[in-house]
Amino acid sequence: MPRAGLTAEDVVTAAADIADETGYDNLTMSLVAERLGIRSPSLYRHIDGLADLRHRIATLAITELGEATRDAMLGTAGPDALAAFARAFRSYVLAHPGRYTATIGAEFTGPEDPLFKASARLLDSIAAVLRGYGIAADEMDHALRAIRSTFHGFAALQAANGFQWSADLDESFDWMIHFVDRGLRR
Amino acid sequence: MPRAGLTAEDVVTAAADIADETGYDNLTMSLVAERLGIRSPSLYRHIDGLADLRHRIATLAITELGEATRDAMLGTAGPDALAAFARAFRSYVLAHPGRYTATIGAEFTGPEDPLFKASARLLDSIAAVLRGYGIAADEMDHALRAIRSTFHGFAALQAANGFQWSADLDESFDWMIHFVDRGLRR
DNA sequence: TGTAGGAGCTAATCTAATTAGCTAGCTTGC
DNA sequence: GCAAGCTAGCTAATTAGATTAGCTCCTACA
Repeated sequence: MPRAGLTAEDVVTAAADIADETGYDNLTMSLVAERLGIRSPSLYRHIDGLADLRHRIATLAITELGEATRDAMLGTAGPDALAAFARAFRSYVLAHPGRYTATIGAEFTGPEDPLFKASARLLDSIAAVLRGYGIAADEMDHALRAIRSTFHGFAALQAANGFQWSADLDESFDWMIHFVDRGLRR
Repeated sequence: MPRAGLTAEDVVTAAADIADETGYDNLTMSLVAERLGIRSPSLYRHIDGLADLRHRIATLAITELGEATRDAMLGTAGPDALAAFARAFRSYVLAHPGRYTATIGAEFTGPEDPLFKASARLLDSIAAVLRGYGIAADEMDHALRAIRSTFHGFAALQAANGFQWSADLDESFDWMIHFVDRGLRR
């Protein structure tokens, strides 16, 4: 029979799509194999098991998220850059809940880990926002963590269906952008 | 042989302790059973499977977290209440990373779900903080979500070892408390 | 056109959750 | 004090899923 001719990238993309469509927790090797038209043991020719696959999905997600926010922030500065970053971030998470969920528990294996580089690049975007607010260098790490926590928290709660109440989520998100804006001013 | 005489509560507590000690992802029915001195199928007399067990751990965690923050906030108001809430929240997560992790993906099954009630009680604590800042009623839901997102994000990232950089985490957390304080003022 | 490498396969193993059905320890009513 | 019923806990078996071993044969390249 003819070979499928797959690459590791194909496998990761298929897995990420499945995670987006059916939920990160429902991701199995069998489902990925089925979608690619092969048997699950064959996946091991391309990736190093489920843990590796999840790690790669996280890397893909952070990379894409970094690109999306970077694109959205082009030509903006100050509060506009903050809003652009925030909206792009949220759009990505809404469009790719499975990919984003993969990032929640992901840990770096070391400084050579592609996930590390992708994360650093995403943090660069946030740092650019912060410079627009004149955050001092010695506060930069703290501010980075605060911003990251805030948006990550919103995204994680939304991805987990954690918000149950009446008020509109889009409005809440806009409110939060202003909240962050006030928090960053002196 | 004599019976162990277990209750559902015993099972959940044992499981929560295991999650705290060895990591939420390493929680298995066998480990829980072993710690309780019974065989894993016997657990099903008390709980309804692993998914139910996880849900109950989340409920336990949110309940305990609600009590801890409530206690810490007693006799405080305004920015002091915010700081008291935040520090109690973080202490709990540091002491019980496994329990807290259980809450990250937990969803309510309905308004009768004990997790729902526990969450409502925790949100009450946050609402009390917000009233101290004079947040208008029509903004209350948005502000609640923003605060919750911020602290949840920090806790989730820390529980997942998501912060890798140099700066001290305690300092970052204090910085974030002030950041939130500024964000809540007008 | 021959061959080396590796993609994909089947078969088998292992771990973990879960279900079925049995046994016997407590509790309650007499 | 004792019999009956409830049910906690047990063993055995099933299922799903990840992973490993080892084979085959397609494909790229000399």
